[in-house]
Amino acid sequence: MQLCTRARYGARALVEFALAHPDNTVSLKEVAKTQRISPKYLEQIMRALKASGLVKAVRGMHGGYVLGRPPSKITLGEVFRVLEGSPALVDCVEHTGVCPMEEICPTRDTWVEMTKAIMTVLEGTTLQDLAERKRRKGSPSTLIYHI
Amino acid sequence: MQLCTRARYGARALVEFALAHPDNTVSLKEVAKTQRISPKYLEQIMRALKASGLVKAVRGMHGGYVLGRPPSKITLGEVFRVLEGSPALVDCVEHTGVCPMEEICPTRDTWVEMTKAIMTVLEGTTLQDLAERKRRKGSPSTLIYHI
DNA sequence: GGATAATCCTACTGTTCCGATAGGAATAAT
DNA sequence: ATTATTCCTATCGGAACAGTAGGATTATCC
Repeated sequence: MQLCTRARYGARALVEFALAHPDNTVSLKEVAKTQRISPKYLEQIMRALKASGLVKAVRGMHGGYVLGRPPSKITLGEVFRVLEGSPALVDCVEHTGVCPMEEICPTRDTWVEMTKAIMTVLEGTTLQDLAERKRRKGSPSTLIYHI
Repeated sequence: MQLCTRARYGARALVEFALAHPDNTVSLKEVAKTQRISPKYLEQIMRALKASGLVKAVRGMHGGYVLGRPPSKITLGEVFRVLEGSPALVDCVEHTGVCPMEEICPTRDTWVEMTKAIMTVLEGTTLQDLAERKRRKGSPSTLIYHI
């Protein structure tokens, strides 16, 4: 049960755009380089993000991407829904009526619980939070030496 | 990000053994039938469970499986670890040193948080809990008509 | 207006993992 | 001896994952 790279890469990329928000566009190439992601693969991910409106694209030279909304208004939950589809850990969690044993299944309740636990974390984390984390961690010297 | 069938089937099967505990053995065939799982596939799952000691096998006619411990002492966390391996949602959560960007990665903290959220649910659920849930749900008539 | 640097788009591909199947060997009760 | 069970190794089809290929379009800069 691993998180697929699609959503993870997407999240990492979006942090870069959050850091540049609202003044600068960042090109796919730059993000691919700093985040060490295959540019062509990231391209697909960005396309999905653009289609959902989470980012806007600026074409042509000196183009790139910009967040479609302030980073404080974008949760990881939304990012995952765009890049991974349903966050349900088992089909029966979301689509009731699929499993004939649904009503009497004692394990389903636990799968629901787990899914909710994950979603709580994802919905509770915004790009703003991640960007701030990165600012703090990214340059530890400012924290360590300025005591 | 779906839960694989291996762990889910295993959990559902183990509930059957929990219900029979401690007096009766249950055969793989019976479980496969009542839980609608491919017998041959369930066989592999049971083998893994046996190797881990979670169940004991009784060979020969009228054989089957029995829980290796009281159901109250077996958590779903343990079941998942046996059947799915590491519960970490991303490799970097468990194996530190794999990712060169580990220290400054703002997303890793969230993957850790999500993994912990899942594990809390899994560790907090025992086979006893599931068995009781099933007893309650399995025969709703006893609850509905005895008001 | 041509070179350049970016996004856009469709398709393809190799690999791995998932879920399941096949066919029999060993064991024990009847 | 028969039967019902667990045990074991190997195999397989398909789907999903992660990434690649190659070019079309758009806008800036000189």
